[in-house]
Amino acid sequence: MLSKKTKYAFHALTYLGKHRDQGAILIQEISEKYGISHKFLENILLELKKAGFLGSKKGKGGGYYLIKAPTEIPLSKVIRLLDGPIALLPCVSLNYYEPCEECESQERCGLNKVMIKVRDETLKILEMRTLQDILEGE
Amino acid sequence: MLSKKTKYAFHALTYLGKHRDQGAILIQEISEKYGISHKFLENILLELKKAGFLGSKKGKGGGYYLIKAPTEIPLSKVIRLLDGPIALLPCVSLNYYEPCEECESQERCGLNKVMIKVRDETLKILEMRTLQDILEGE
DNA sequence: CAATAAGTCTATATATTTTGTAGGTTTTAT
DNA sequence: ATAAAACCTACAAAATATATAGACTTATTG
Repeated sequence: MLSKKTKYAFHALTYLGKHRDQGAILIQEISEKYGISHKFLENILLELKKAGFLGSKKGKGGGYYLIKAPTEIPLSKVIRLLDGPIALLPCVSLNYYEPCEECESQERCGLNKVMIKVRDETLKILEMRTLQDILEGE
Repeated sequence: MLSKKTKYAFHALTYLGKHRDQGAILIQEISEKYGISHKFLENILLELKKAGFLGSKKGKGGGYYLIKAPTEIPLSKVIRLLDGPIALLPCVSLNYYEPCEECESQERCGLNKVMIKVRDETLKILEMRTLQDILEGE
């Protein structure tokens, strides 16, 4: 399951995507719309900004806005940013790899092999779908 | 990511699958092999038994053994048993459904629609692969 | 039939992660 | 100058995952 953080990130991105023509959007506007704590959402938006999805403007009249096209924001990137690995085991993670302590040999581990396949097929799905797909469903 | 519980469950199932012809296997044998706490593994094996994957025998000479063919144990069932939902959001879970509090209408939620598609494609993968696939990779 | 070996069960303790909060700092428009 | 808004760091609370304890039941064997 996705964490709330990631779910909220998707909500925020969706909202900003829908209102791309309206300039900077207040954190508060989004937090009220979805009933998310202002402060919690603040952290999330900041992460999305640092990752290059959002821009922001400080001071009066400030707020956040999308700086990437919705087609350029795959679900996989958002999930990895806020939740971490997509793979089901650390030993098959591309971005957060860690060997299993209990494993003598990764090469001779059937679980490892299956999970690599699961990872590859899952990634295909999550890399192919983007914020654009979410927006089209609203 | 899978919990350790689920990973350990896969290890145990794999071990029992490899030693199907050797009758009942001790918890201790498996826990030593993979460096899993005896008591922790105990709980896991009990759950697998209650779910109908394993049988057991008490007393001296007792232990656990597979009572299903490895082809009849899809990864999806093991994951659901020990980790819960496979879906990325509660509002698209088939087995653990819960509506989102922040959502006015699930029908008009783009996130919901995308996640249903992701769920369906993920499930295809996890339902199709079984313990047999793990065993073949060892 | 006593001793021992093993699984069963329920409850609790510990560790880790997730979720949420506090409060000050910086920037910008008016 | 003031107020509005994002930025930043640290911490607190809650939830979940991991691990442990100890008594109970069942089966084997000498």
